[in-house]
Amino acid sequence: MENKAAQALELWDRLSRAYDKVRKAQVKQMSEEKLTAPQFNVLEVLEKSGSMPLKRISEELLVTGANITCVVDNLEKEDLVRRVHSKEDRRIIMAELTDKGKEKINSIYPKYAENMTEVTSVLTDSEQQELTRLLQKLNV
Amino acid sequence: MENKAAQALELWDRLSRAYDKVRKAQVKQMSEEKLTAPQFNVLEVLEKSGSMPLKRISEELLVTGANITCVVDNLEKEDLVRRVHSKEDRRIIMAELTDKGKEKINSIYPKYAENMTEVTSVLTDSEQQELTRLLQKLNV
DNA sequence: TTCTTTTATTTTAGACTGCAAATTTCAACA
DNA sequence: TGTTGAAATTTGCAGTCTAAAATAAAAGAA
Repeated sequence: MENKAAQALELWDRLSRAYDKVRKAQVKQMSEEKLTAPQFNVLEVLEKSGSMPLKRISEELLVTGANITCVVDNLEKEDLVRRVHSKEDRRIIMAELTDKGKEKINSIYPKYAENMTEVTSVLTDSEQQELTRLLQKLNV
Repeated sequence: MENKAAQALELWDRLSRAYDKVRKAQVKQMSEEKLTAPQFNVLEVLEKSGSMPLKRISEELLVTGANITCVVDNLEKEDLVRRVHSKEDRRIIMAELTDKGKEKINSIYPKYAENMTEVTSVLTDSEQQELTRLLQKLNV
């Protein structure tokens, strides 16, 4: 028991620190682009999957709807995203990228992918695959 | 290139989601105890390593000093932690657990360890070891 | 000693986060 | 039809987080 718990806590500590390291690499690049990480995440998901209801964004990003309201407010101030009322269901508000928003995410993305690739490059290909597999299993 | 980047982004996505899952398990327990996760983290490090300067807490937890000022403020309001000026260097402020703080962290910890053990129990022992190793390598 | 630089902490402003309550709209049903 | 209940969003509040500026003390140099 003692042993299992110690191992679990050790794992959680490593997981936190690894997450923190990658997160900070992301935050660093984004701050150079005058974006926050959550703002980037919203732009990313809109670019990848197209316009979608705020509700669905919050589900994709595992945060609350209230949170997305706030992040989209700030993206709207910067004219990177637009709110559009759904015509089928007037309760639903869609977020869609503006032209400026599309330009922004597309100009940032290559370097972002490069940065992430660099961070993970301390692991071999097969180690990355194994790590991905284990993290996925942990998440089920 | 394309391939490596896709793998890195996949890894980052899995890492985020796994981190999020464990984090939420932690937050859930702590909210039942009327604590936030950062508050618990401060109590934990003080219990494990004894009284220490705010500066060192911020280093252990990988956050800024300003942040620790705020979290310790809230812990002090709850009488779980006390600020004590260092006599050698008057710039330094030590945080130490109050009796109430010691009692709190010690009463919470067993169940916390149990929860973390349960979360990681979807992985076998050797998988946990391998995952810990890979995360540590990623963090170097 | 006196001046400068460094270090520890605090303060402030702004963004993110969750929760709970309020609002608006839709859907179902008597 | 009218009511009731559910869903999507917003609002308000508290806590967290950072960066930058301010304060205070220590350390080192002239």
